[in-house]
Amino acid sequence: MYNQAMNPPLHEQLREEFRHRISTGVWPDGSQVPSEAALCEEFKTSRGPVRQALAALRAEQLIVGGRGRAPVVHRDALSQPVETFLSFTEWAVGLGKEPGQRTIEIAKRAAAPFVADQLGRAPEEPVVSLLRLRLLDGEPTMVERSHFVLEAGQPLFGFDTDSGSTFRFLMEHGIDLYSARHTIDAVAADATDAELLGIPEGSPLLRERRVTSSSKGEPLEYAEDRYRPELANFVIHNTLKQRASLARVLTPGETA
Amino acid sequence: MYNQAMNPPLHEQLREEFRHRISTGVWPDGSQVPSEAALCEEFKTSRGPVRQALAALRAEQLIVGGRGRAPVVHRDALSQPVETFLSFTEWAVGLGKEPGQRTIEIAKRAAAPFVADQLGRAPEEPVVSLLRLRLLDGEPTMVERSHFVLEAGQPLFGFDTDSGSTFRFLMEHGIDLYSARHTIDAVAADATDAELLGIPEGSPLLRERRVTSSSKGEPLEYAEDRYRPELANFVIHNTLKQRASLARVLTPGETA
DNA sequence: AAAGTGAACTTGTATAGATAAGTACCGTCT
DNA sequence: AGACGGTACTTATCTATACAAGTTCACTTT
Repeated sequence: MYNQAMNPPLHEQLREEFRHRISTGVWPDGSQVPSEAALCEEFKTSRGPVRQALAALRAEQLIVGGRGRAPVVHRDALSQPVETFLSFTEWAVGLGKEPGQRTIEIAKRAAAPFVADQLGRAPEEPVVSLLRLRLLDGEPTMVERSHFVLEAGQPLFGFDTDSGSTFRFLMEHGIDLYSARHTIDAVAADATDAELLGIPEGSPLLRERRVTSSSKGEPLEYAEDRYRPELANFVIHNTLKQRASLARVLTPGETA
Repeated sequence: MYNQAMNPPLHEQLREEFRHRISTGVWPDGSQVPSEAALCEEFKTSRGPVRQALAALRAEQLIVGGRGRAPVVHRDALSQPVETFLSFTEWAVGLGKEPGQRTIEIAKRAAAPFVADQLGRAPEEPVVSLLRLRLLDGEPTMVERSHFVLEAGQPLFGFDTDSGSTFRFLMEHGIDLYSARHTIDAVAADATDAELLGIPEGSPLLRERRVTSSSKGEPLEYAEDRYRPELANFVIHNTLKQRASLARVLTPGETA
């Protein structure tokens, strides 16, 4: 008796259901989550899927606690900062700067092998690629190379990519941009970077690569942003106690 | 018959073992991970712990792929989760790498104006300055320029700075290192960096500057670490709902 | 040779049951 | 009242088994 003609696996359904209950307040912030036994009873399932679903929420810090004590709903009301990380436009506005962008190219073509790999798709699958120069108060600041999975990037062809936030635009079109994994390092400016940013080739640039995923964990975008380090950088604050809330997706054995 | 007097749970032991095999090349980059059945056989365990360990590595993108096809090792660079920021040594150990350090210089002298400014002290005040080359498995990886206020740095003169974690050493001597503010950007290698790291001058390096403070908020250390970007980078994961501890900021006019 | 079939692998998902370990709480004893 | 101890409940971990679903590859068929 298992998965009779219901597409998403049980643990995904449970995860979405639990997430829904938290966001709608059926499970209020600060309250205790029902025990695993109770959830098994309610959904007529075994502990496996229930725990898998709870582990996913735990990885997102939507619930905290455990071992002996029932986990507690932990809803951090502030949803602001992610946008400022995902969206150049919002970030700029928040700083009182005038954001600008010049689209160099927008294209639909087969994914490069590396990009396909990051997106978890086949290399021949078409992606929507965007190459843009980003400006702050008219000053060239960052080169953005973005690659969207077709389903997510399709709406962009009906959008003036020089007009504003693609992130917001896609969100409003129902694209489920939910989480992102950022990798930060340094790289030498190539010929394109140098020309667009008006700097010598080989200059050090601050590179941020990210894979943006849906709430189900499916990769939707792979992007590589290269910043002039004199104009932008990244800041982190951490303490001994509050070991960064989100640095690691997965603390000891929590995911499934 | 389970876990009699062995502290870390099985799946954590497996996770570390697998991570170690990847970082040491026993499982080379791009190669296929042994099948779950083979791993169960090797470690005389059931699929549960094995899958849990693999899931952890998957969440860190150390392995990719699945369903039908054996997962593949995917290592582009060693990633440093922001939470391990405070100690290079612990980070290295966690990766299964052998940390090393070569102290180039330790000195007590008047603080340079910029350093004094960061520490909130007067420029003529003496500070303990440390210049070290950091290694991973013997490979030059990072150049660390650290400056402690006198009260915090004094114990270092009674410490073999080539022997291990200065962070841990200072903590054990009652120095109240509590929180840190990290700024990340890119910079070109200067002559010293180039010589120590064995790279051409002008190569892009990933720079992390930090001010470490006591629990009372008094700055105790200002440090500047420069990483070879092929060997180390920083990773952040965030979601819509979560508050990000990482922020992108505009570089103040201090640079050039 | 090219296409199709199917067996043998792989991982994904789910169930059921058992032990370990942490927590909460209640009653008892001092 | 406060300390102690035991019990019941909770989550964490592990085992064993089963079936579903994707991949690979050799073999057969065309």
